[in-house]
Amino acid sequence: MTSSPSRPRSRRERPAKPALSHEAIVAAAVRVLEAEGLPRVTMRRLAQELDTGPASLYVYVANAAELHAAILEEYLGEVDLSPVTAAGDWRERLAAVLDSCTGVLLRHPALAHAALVARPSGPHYLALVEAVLALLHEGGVPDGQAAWGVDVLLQVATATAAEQSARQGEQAEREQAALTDALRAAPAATYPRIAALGDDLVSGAPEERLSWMFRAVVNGTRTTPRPA
Amino acid sequence: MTSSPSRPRSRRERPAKPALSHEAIVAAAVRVLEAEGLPRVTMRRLAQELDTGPASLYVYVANAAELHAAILEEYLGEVDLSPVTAAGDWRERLAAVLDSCTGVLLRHPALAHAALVARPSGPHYLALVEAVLALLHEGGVPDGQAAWGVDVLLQVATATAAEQSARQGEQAEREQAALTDALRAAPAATYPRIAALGDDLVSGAPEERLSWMFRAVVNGTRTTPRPA
DNA sequence: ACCTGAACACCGTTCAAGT
DNA sequence: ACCTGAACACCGTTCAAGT
Repeated sequence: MTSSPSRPRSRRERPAKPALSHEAIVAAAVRVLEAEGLPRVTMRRLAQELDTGPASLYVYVANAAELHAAILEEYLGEVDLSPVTAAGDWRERLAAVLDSCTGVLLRHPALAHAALVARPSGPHYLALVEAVLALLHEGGVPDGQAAWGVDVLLQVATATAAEQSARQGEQAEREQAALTDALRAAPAATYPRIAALGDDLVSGAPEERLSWMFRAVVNGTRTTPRPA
Repeated sequence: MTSSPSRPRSRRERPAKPALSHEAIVAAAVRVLEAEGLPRVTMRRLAQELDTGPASLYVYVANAAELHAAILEEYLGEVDLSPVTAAGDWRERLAAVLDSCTGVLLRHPALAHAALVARPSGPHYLALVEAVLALLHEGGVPDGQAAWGVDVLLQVATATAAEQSARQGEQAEREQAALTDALRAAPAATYPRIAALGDDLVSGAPEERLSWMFRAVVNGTRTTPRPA
C-alpha cells in the first residue's frame, strides 16, 4: 500500500508496488486463491502478484507449507461461532459450529488438505477449539474426555472436507463409481458383511452422513472414559 | 544397468528392460518408495527406474494420482486382519485391526496423505472394510450404523496417520511446539475452557490417544441411531 | 542491510514423430 | 499399433551479486 509518487489519485486501479511483508504476502495469497484456486497459489505466482521475484518472499515466509498454514488461519476466521452463545440444545449448536467449519474448508477445496498437514496455532484456530470445548463443557462432558474429543471432532470436520474436495472433477467421480461398483460386485462368499449391507454402505446424502458422524463422535466422547 | 549383449549369464543382476505393464509400474513404485521415500515416487523417477521415458507410463497409468492409489492398495494388503477371527473382546480386536491399519500407513508416511485423497476400491481395501463390518456386527451394532461407522473409523485411522506423518522433520516439531505454547499462553479471559484444561489438551502418548479415539468412535457408532 | 536475478534441480503431461 | 524423445509449462528453494 505505497502512495503514488507522482500525482495522487483518489482511486487507483491497483497499488503499483505494495511493500512486502508477511501480511501482504498472505493477503496476496488469499486474492489469488479466490480468483484462481489453490493450485495456483505458488511462491512464483505470489511473487508475480507482488511484482517481485520468488526469492524475495523467503525474507518473510519460511517455506510454502508455512504459507499454507497462514492462509488456513485466515479462513478459520470465517467459521460461525455464534451458536456457542445461542439458545437451544448444545449438541445441535456444536454440530452447527462443526458444520460451519467443514463448510469453510469446502468452500476452498484444497485448503482442507492443507489443514491436515499444517497444524495452525493462530487466534482463529484457538477460538474454534475454545468454542468446541465450551459446548462440550455445557453438555457435561468430563474435562479429560473433552480435551481429547476436540481433536477427533476437528479431525472429522477436516478430513471430511479434504475427502470431499478431493473428489471433485471427472476423475474423482469415476473413482467413486468404481468403489460403488466394487462394493456391489463383492462376492458374498468372501465379503459377507459387505454383501449383507449392500447399498446401505453408500446411502445417505453427504450432509446427512456428516451430521450423523458429528453426533456419533460427540456421543462417544461423552461416554468413553479415558484410561486411568 | 543394461545387460551385456555378448555372452549370456545364468543370473543377471537386474532384468535389463522389464516389459512395461501396470503391474510392473506399481512394483517399481513400491521399490522406489521403500528405497527413497514417497516424494521421489514421481512419473519421471519411475520412468528412469523402468529404463524408458515418462510418456511411456501414460499407456498404463492415467495419471500420478491413480498410481498413488494403486500403491496404497498394495500396502493395504499388509494390514493384519487376523484379529477378526481371533478370540477375545470384539472391541479390542477391532482396535487392533485399526491400529494395524494406522501402523501400515505410518510406516510409509506420505502414503497416508494419499489415502485421504484417493479412494481405493481394490480387494485389500474391501477386505479391510469387511473386517471392520464383521467386528461391528459381532458387537451387535445395528447394520445401518455400522455401514456409516466404518467410514468414520477408517477416516480417523487415515487422518491420524496423515497428521502424524506430516509432523515429522524439524519444521513440524516447531509447529507442534508453537501450538503447545499458544495453548499455554491463551489468556483465560478470551479462552476460558482452554485455560481450564491446560496441559490436558496435549496430554497422553499418541498411541494412547489413538486407542481412546477408536473406542470413542466405536461407542458412538453403537449408540447413535441414524435419522429416520 | 536488505533485496533479488538467475540458476539449480526438479515436476506432470502432451504430442508429433518414429519404429 | 504401439511406443517415446523432446518439448511445454510449470514447480520450490538457494545464493551470489547487486543496491
